[in-house]
Amino acid sequence: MYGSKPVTQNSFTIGILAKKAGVNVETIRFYQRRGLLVEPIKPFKGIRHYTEQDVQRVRFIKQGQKLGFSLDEISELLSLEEGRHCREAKEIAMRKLILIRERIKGLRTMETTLSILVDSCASNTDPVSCPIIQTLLKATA
Amino acid sequence: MYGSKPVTQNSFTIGILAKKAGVNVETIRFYQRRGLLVEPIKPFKGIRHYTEQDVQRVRFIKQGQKLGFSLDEISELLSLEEGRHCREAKEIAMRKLILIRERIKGLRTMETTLSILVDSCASNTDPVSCPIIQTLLKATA
DNA sequence: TTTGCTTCCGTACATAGGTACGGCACTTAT
DNA sequence: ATAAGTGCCGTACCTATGTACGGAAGCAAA
Repeated sequence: MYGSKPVTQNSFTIGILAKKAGVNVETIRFYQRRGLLVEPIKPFKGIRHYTEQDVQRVRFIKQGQKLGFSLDEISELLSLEEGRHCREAKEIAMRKLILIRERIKGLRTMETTLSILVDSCASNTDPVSCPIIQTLLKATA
Repeated sequence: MYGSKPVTQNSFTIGILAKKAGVNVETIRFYQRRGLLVEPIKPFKGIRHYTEQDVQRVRFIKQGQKLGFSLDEISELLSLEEGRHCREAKEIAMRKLILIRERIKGLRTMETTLSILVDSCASNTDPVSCPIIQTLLKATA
């Protein structure tokens, strides 16, 4: 092991942190630059120590991304962690929810259109004139 | 007006095209560079003429983006217009359909999770802990 | 002590999707 | 005929989200 103090189960290096959290070391460093993670104080001529809390924090970020939050939004959410700001967190989540619902609606329209096209194509006998092409030529606006 | 031939209702400049399609002129030019739009032949020492077809094409691109398609994917969809055989067109459409369905599924998962979180937040009486924050902190991998 | 892995740090590059800038050409209105 | 307003063209720049690189330096084992 490595560092001016022993690195134990409760305290590990950036490489271990990255592995535990399932991200690249460079990503950790990127998050530090972005202020999403705090750089632990560096022991004199040594190596920074990270803890399970850091692992959790990185997972928080990744989980947030999976739910469609941007890093800025996750930053916002993380800043709420310190106090009891349930209302603010809820507002951020609701904004995201509305966006997601709009997206689903749009996709469902597209799904319907495309599946109708595929069906009409399947029953088409002319190998050159395709219903999909014909439709796209007109109905794109 | 402008150009070697009169610019009419059926034929207009890039600026008008941009306005009609609701995008920036630079965006049109960017799409041309990306091959999403074809640059009309430039009349000798004149300016290019665009038509309603171009407007529709730009709108198609924008619509596709709203539905979460990348420009590359939109490129493929647009290629259906370019005289391909029915079988090929159908295959592209079917791939997109599968993609759309996967996307809807992912978004629905997000929607469910988020709406549960928002609800639990609404009925939260604990002034200290916020369910949203708690959930994100507990997220596993 | 040498080998070899890792950390640290700064900087550059990657990709998607644009936006802005500067200079020149060309038309139209005054 | 001159200034305003576009178009045309190339190039640079921007945000978001990372990834990669290069060199110095720490550390641990053979």
